[in-house]
Amino acid sequence: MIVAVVAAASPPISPPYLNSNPGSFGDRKQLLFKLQKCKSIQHAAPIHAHIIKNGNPNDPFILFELIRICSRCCSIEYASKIFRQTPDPNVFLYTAFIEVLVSSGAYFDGIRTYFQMIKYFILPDNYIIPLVLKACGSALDLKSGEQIHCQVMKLGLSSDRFLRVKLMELYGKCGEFNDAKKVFDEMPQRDVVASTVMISCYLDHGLVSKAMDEFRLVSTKDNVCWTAVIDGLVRNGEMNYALELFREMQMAGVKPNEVTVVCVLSACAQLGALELGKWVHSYVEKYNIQVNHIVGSALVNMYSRCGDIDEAASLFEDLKARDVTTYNSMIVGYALNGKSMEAIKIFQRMKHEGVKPTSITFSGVLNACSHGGLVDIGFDIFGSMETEYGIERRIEHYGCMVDLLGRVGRLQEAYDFIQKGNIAPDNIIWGSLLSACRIHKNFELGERVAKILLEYGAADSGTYILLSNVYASRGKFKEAAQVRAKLREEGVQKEPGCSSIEVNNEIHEFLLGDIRHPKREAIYSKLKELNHMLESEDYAPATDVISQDIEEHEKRWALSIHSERLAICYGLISTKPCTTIRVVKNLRVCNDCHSVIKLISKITRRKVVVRDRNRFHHFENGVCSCGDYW
DNA sequence: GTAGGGTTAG
Repeated sequence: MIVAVVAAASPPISPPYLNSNPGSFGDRKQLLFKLQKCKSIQHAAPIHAHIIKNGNPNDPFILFELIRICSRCCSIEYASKIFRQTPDPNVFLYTAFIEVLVSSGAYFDGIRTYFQMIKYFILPDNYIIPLVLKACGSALDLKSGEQIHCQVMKLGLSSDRFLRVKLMELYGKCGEFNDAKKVFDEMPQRDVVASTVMISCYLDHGLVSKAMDEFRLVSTKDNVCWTAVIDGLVRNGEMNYALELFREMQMAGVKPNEVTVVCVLSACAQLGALELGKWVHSYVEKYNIQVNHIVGSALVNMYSRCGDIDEAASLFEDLKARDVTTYNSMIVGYALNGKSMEAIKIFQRMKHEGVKPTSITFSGVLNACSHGGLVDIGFDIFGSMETEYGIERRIEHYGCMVDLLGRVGRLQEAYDFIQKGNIAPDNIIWGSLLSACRIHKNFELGERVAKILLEYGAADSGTYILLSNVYASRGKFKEAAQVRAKLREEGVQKEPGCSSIEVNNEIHEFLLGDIRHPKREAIYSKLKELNHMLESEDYAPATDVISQDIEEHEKRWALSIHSERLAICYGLISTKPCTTIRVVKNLRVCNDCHSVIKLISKITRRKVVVRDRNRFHHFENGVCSCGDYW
């Protein structure tokens, strides 16, 4: 299909050179030159036909150029055909052919082809070896890689810089840092490329401080080196550190490229740092950084994960380059922000425009159905996944369906859906049903589900808390206490709640009852003022979730110092009236905070946007976009 | 006469 489209779109080929005399040297040179310029095999086919008819079809130089064209347009088939028909391929042809295989991800075929060449006694050189080492690294084929390393020594090629970089990459990818470091240390002069590979090796395996030590030793850091470190820090969850380095990079006068921008946007998205994200966006425009589909997707993702879904949507519309990931970013963004119908519309548009959805598309769109309580649409889409799109339904998709049924209170159906046995349920699926049971106050089923979760032995801290809350809600305080005791006994760590807010391009983090902030006095006096105002509102604190044996007013206080409330108070005292307050929390918002934030939005006339572990809550004038189900 | 390095989004 694609081939046909490309062929149709290609300009008609009317090459005057085809009429020239193929016998003379000049014509052959001209043909080679033309082949070097070809971007696709469609352009080259008539030239190839001409050569077969009039010239020497086994000319190794011509064949070499033909296979290189296949590399440019990822045409394994055409390359294989040429390669198979070549009587005695030389090392150049092997290199070009393996390049086609490796660039298409056929690593093992590339490695096999290389060893076949060795079998035919063709001597490898310092071009083909790095290529095959790259394949070994990508395929995590350490054994073949080591074998090739031995050949490198025997052939006396180990001083080649390119080759060393690929050896390091191989060892790094396979987790053999010592070997990677050994190759690195044996280099007479360290250059920035080798250092970047070494740093990436460490970062790929979470060795942040080793990577940073190495990074600080690099004397001339270029933008790729900076970017590799920033990206690695983001992948290791060190967002603030990554942003700090991004600032440092600019101070050092190194200009970020589009890859840098994508990594920094990812950090902003994860932190919910909208102001900084906007600044990066303006930077992209100011310095003419190309907004390709990757940068476009990263921008859409950043805006939607920072809760500015309108900006994400308008940017999405303006993008010149869109691919499946861009669509996925938009769908997931809408789902996160509770805009279910919009997510479905994008999904339909995707279908209409012939963009093939992926597994992530369906996670997004089914999630949207779940947040919107759109049961019928959700089941239609779920049903179409395999039949219409040929995409395997995975556990996360089943999870969305359980969520969907649970949300609308069809708990027994959700239970039966799990029990049908189409997929082995995990603790996330049971946990979501348990949560639904709690919200719809179906304690009988809730207890049954909770017991399944405990039998599993895979219950995390959240499950224990949920189970304890189910018991507490049924008045079974003894059981609730037992579950909490078991939680402590088994040493299941409860991840501490942490909320952050961005003010003046800085991220401020708060833990439960945090008193570390320099403005703590003003924050707590705002908190007390709000608590006082809440008393005159119709608000009853959900103190029943507090399991400690303390006085009622102490329980109220324990609830009011939840991290998100501290972050909101800081937002209230440090931003202008009417500014939207945006908070990111690592856990789910508790019931009580949810009720309180609704009231805060009403009392203070501020929009409050909270991103919790699962989704966004847009609070405005006493109402939340989630419709009180999350 | 043929060729080559490190960093990108959900």
